[in-house]
Amino acid sequence: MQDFTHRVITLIGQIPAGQVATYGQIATMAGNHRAARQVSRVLHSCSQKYQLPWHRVIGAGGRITIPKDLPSHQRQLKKLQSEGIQMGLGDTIDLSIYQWPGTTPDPHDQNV
DNA sequence: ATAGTGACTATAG
DNA sequence: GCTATAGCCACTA
Repeated sequence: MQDFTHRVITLIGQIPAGQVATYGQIATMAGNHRAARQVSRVLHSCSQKYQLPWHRVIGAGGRITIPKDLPSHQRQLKKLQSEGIQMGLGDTIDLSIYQWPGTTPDPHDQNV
């Protein structure tokens, strides 16, 4: 079992609804901040098999890096909006609000 | 083992 | 803001 791939799958599977993560971010969590490309590959390879919420995975800066040619791109926007995520012009997501892990709900040591 | 590839990222013009 | 180029890594043939 490929560690990196497995990690990516696990990480993506842990992304809560209403939040998003960037390829680079996931790659970093997986251990290689330069393997962002592989993250995309994992999505292709495992999104179907593992039912991963690939639509919660976006490019850097909250920009959707998916070719608009793909129907998936359109579907992603719809999914994200359906989860309560709003975007600016076109398809830019406000990472300062939706990036995961954003404001992790800590009922124990919450400060702000 | 080698070569090719990609739903990326950062930098430069 | 967009296009072009380079870097970088894991998977596939």
